[in-house]
Amino acid sequence: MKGDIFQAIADPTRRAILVLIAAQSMTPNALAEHFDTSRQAVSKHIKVLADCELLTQNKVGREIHYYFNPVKMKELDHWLTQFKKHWEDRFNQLDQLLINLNSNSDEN
Amino acid sequence: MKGDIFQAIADPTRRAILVLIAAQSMTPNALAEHFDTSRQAVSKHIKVLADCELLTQNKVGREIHYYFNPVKMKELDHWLTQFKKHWEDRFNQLDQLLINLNSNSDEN
DNA sequence: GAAATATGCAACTTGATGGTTGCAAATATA
DNA sequence: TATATTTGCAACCATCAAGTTGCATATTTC
Repeated sequence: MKGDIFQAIADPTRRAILVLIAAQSMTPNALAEHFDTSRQAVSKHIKVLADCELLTQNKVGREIHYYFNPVKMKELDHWLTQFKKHWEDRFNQLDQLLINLNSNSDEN
Repeated sequence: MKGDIFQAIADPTRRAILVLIAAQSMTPNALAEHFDTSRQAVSKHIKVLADCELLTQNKVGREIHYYFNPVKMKELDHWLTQFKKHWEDRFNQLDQLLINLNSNSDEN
């Protein structure tokens, strides 16, 4: 499961990190100041995000700037498309119709 | 974290369940036949998905038909929108420009 | 009514995960 | 060169999650 984006975004702290870094690239230290946990804990979250390429790093001197990499997030969006038809209104109504038909036939 | 959709879709088996049920509503037994694990394991996955309302149930006699509920998945899509500008080409190029500017200023 | 079927719940085990602490490596600064 | 800063890695611990097994409940069928 290592490098799995679904696993990566399952943690609320990691989602917060993504939101922060998507707004502006940051170093681990700067990032850790936004959270109650230790720097190392944040660092481990960064590692998970970097492992699945949601973050990319750019070393500048002794600092490492992490920035958001949209490619993998786009993959998640692509995964979602298979469900999109279910929440577009016209298809949603068709679904409901089919569910009702199923329920009725089950009762026979 | 109970009832969290990000947690729910983190598991690959649960994602497979969602795909199957989005295509056609099913009972737990029918669903379990698609997997190597036990019926109870699948049942627990169903419970997780139902707890966060990704699945809705419809009891028919002694069977329970689970069907896909798009509302929560739509919420996930909504969460994704905050990142979408990053992978639309024009904004992506702007991001790259800003990243480069940052790198240059860091070197001073 | 007894047996079979469909399902959920509880207990237990094992492995993964998130957190902490300590330390080492690389770079900047005095 | 000695010291401070930034960061990553490894070890350890506590909790959570996924799986199995066993059992109870509700419904259908014989």
